[in-house]
Amino acid sequence: MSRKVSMKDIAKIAGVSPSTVSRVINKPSEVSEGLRKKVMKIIKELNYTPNSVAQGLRKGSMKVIGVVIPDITNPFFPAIVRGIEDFLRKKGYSLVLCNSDQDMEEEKKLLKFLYSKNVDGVIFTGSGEYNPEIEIFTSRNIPLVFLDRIYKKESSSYVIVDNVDGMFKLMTYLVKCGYKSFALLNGYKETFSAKARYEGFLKAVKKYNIKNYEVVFGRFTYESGYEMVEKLSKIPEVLVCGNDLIAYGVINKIEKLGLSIPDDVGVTGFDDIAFSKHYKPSLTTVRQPMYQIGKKAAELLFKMIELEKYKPKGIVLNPELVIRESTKKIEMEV
Amino acid sequence: MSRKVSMKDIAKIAGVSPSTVSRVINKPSEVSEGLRKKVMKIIKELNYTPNSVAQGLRKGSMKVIGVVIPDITNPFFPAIVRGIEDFLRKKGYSLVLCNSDQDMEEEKKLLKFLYSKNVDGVIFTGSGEYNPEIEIFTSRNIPLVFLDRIYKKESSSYVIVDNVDGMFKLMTYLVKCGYKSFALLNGYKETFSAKARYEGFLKAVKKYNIKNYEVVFGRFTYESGYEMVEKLSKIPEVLVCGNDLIAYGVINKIEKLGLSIPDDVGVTGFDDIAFSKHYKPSLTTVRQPMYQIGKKAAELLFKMIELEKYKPKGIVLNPELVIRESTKKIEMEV
DNA sequence: CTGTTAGCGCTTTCAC
DNA sequence: GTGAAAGCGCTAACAG
Repeated sequence: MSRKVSMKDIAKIAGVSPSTVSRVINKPSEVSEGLRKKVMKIIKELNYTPNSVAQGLRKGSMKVIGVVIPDITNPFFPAIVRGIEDFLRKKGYSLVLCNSDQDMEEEKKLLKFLYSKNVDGVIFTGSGEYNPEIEIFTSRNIPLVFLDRIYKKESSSYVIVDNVDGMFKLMTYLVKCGYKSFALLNGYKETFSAKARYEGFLKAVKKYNIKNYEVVFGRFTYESGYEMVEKLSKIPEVLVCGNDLIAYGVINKIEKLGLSIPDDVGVTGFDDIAFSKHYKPSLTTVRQPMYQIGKKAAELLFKMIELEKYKPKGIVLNPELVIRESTKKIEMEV
Repeated sequence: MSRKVSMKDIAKIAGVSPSTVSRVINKPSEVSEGLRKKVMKIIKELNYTPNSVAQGLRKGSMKVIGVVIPDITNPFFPAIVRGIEDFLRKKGYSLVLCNSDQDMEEEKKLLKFLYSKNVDGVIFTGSGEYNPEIEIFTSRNIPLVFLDRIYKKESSSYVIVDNVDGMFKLMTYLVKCGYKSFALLNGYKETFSAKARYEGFLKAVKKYNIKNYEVVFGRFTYESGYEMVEKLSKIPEVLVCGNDLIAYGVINKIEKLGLSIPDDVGVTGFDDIAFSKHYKPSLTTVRQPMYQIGKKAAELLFKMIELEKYKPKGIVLNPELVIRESTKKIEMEV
């Protein structure tokens, strides 16, 4: 219908100055009860809400944060985003979601876009490589927290999960199960996650003196899992997958080969996305606390924004081993 | 480090007035080439970007749209959100994501929140019931498009999928397969989707004169699917599920009962979420074009925002029958 | 306690 | 083609 009602309108009707209206809203204790009630009444009647853009301009903050992730369609991210939103909305912030598809150019555009939108901070999950555009934020002291990725180059804030340890725990378990030959079917090798999981794998290989193993890199998808099996020189006793999606593809391929899981071969995943407990067989995997990742990142960012001179901080979350049907039961320890 | 550089700064350095800088950015053709180049050079050097909050205040638009969905964690929504974002970002809009958990009170809060944030429009997927708070937008001519839901009460814009027809198509197929006894295992009955799918089911029951059927309502979850099977007076030849999640639960329960799919009983889903083609058995279902839903909604909203006096419009998308392994092959037609 | 004033950074008349 | 000035709606000194 008409123009939105402004503070001036309220002031005029109430017969007070705009600043009084502003005070009623922001510092009610500094206004006499009489005026306060009168003004509040009119505010309610007209269903007035302050124009947050004007507030934003004045205060230098729109209470908006940017979230850059590779792809919300990747089952790893929805819960993270939910964790971020749940925390930040309570604090009055809104969250602008951006999908980068792990593309460096797109990431740069997005970062510029968010910068021009004057966000108060950003939560960033980038591709493997360092994105120099990040400095438009850091150089101007706009808080940024890295999610699920670190760049040594920055002495910055981040929230990650200890992938190396997660993979190592899993391998330790598999060794105890009695598996003797292994294959790691991993995601894209330039990727932070793939590297860490590979490292955890190698650590176990060394520690447990595993002689019989093979490693192949592909992508973090179902299809890639399916294909990677074909690249193996031989099917080992257990197929350790870079993530759950890969594991699903591997399971399908393995069964198509006439092998049965876990009787003939074991398969494991990484992430524990929602479906893994319902898959058939249900998947032995390493759970990443996605919701927590998001929540912690939001919390961290919030502190950086609101607390003057809050020091950057790194948070490392612990993954958890989840044992289900896709691997054989642990052998009796001797 | 320091304060963000402003238009004034550029103007001073270039030795021109702020309005000229503004023109260089917004209406370059109205500025002489000499000045334009000079100003552009400085803009580049200082990596200047206009403060969009100030622009927003001045122009009365922040180029932001709000998206309210029940839960990004529900596999139905990520692709929709992606469709929205891909379209709208290209147009310079950013998208504020809000999860309502289908809770009426939360929805109201969110709507108020978005209103106070001065969004240019909103895409709204609500619970089943009409939310009166919606009128804060409609009454002020702020564009709103309903997604996956309509309320007769509004002569508004919406994008929906013809669920009734989708279910009817599926039933038609199942009848052709030779199935004689049916059960509909549906989601929460107050829900727009559950109602429509129920309607399509009944339509088929009538049309094909199905005598032997049963209907039970639960929730749209795996667990609910699992439980609903137990509520059946007897296991029919085919279990028609309200969505894919329910179907997964049903499949698990059915197999636990020692029945085999599709040999002993058929199971179908609705939605065709990403996993359904990889599930075992892969799921016969009705595909909703999620990405398209989002894209169309974004397109519609965009037109409503930018085209003066664009008329509200309803878009109905067609679902597609997807035949896979969870139902038996069609019988030879006589 | 309340009002007046200035100004956040930008765009847009309106003069020249 | 360019500059001066006003103002979007709000908040924060500063007076009184």
